[in-house]
Amino acid sequence: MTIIAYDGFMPETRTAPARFPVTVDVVALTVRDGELNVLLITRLIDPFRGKLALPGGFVLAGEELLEAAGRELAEETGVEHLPGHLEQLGSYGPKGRDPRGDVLTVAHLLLAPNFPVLSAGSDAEHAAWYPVSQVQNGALQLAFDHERILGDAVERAKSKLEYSPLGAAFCGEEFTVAQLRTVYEAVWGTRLDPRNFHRKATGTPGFLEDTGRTTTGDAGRPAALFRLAGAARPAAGQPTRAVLNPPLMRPRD
Amino acid sequence: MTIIAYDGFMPETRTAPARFPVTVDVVALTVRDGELNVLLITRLIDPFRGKLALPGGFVLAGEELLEAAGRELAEETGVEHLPGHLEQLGSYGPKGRDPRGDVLTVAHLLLAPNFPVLSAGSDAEHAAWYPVSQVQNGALQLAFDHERILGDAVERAKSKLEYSPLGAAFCGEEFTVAQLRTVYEAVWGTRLDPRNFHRKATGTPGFLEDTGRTTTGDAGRPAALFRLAGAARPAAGQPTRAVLNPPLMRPRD
DNA sequence: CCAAAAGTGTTAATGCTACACCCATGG
DNA sequence: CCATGGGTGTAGCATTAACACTTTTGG
Repeated sequence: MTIIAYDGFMPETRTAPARFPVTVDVVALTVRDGELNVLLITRLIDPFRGKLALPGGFVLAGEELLEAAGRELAEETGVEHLPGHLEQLGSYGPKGRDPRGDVLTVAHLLLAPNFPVLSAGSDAEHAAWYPVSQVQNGALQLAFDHERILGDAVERAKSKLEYSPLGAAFCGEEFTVAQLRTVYEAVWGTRLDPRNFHRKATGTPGFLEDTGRTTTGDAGRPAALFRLAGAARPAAGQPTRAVLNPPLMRPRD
Repeated sequence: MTIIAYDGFMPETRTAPARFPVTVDVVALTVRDGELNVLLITRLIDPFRGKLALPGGFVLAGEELLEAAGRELAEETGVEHLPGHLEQLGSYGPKGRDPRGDVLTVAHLLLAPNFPVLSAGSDAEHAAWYPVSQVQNGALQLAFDHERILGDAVERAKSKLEYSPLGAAFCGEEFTVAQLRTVYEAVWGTRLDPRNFHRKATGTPGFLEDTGRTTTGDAGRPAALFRLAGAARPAAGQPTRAVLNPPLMRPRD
């Protein structure tokens, strides 16, 4: 592709600056039944028709990246207000990712509670949750370079839990310490001692806030319900405050 | 800007996918005289003519992001083989960053030893090291949104030192523990106990490798020279292995 | 009462901080 | 010999890991 018209950027470079199509992809992670899951769509068009892929699409003129990511996710899952914590993951490309040509993609990471995706028989691309382990062991294959992006996203999620309060982003508004612990266990793929985890989570200043209410109806003693403390709640899409110090250590591999 | 020609991407969206000029910017950090410095160029053209800015430029067709960042840095500093560790920082835009129109930039982070920049009176953009503190206290102002990018880069560098061996990227091939310590002190802006730092650095398995050689000519007892151990050395531009566990803790602010 | 899950107490091991102290060199 | 910085030893404190034990519910 050659650019002929003067576009205002020329004087800075000898060669004409290339323009690239830019997409945003979203790695939406959640925990279902104690396992880390990722939201995938089934592609209806080529390339990779019929394959699974991360939800995403082109950035429109006048949009910010995070906006575009939120819009695409909303369009493809049917939720209007998106739950959880959205942040930028990183950019990939532009070379050799898409058989149609160079495309730059900016991947994003959503850590969310287990929300239902609108998937009933519309002709839109079918979105659903899939266990991350199924991708990692090769049982599911993804389009484009999405397996690499998913890998990076999972790595990021793992380390985020250590020193940020974002584990709570996987839970709803109110949650028990045990629910929070299953999140850590699912993301890290380890078992944690419930007693020590409880002490660490409730003992970290500025992390959890007791609602005063408790669960009921489950087996065993009712659990206290907590919410994320105000200081730890991230502003929409904004830089996360690291409040866990010392970090919640994950057991060595 | 409107795209008229069919470009192969259309069927996926109702609206034509916008194409954006994409730049790469590089936040090159080093430690000089115990202080964190950043490499800045003086802009020779509008917009922001005469202002300081991060080195960077347009991604060319067929280039990868990291390649482009390396090329731009090499062009603007005159080094042919670039020292240190280069990684992607994050993407900014495309809206409202450049008065000429929407531009997406992918910022990169270079952690490097104090290398000399080619700055003698060419008509190219003048590149030089500046103390980061001068930008943070407002004495120096940067073009575009480069102050924000620099801020994010410094934040990233700070946390990288905690759990990765990348502090050594600021040193040359061989270095003493004291040199490494001044890096940590400069980046974190704190003082560290030399004795405890020595124990932690040399005691962390897979971090430092004794060369058997020592310094000479300085005041005091000669110091042992180390290099980064093989397992800790990052492959060019590739994911860094976190080997510091437990992390080198930085003192609480 | 029993099972199950929540939550607390206690102890030993580990790691960090602070600092006393010794080592090896240049002047 | 002294100043200077490199490097080791060690005691006290904080944090963690492991696990015994108590609490509170449902059946």
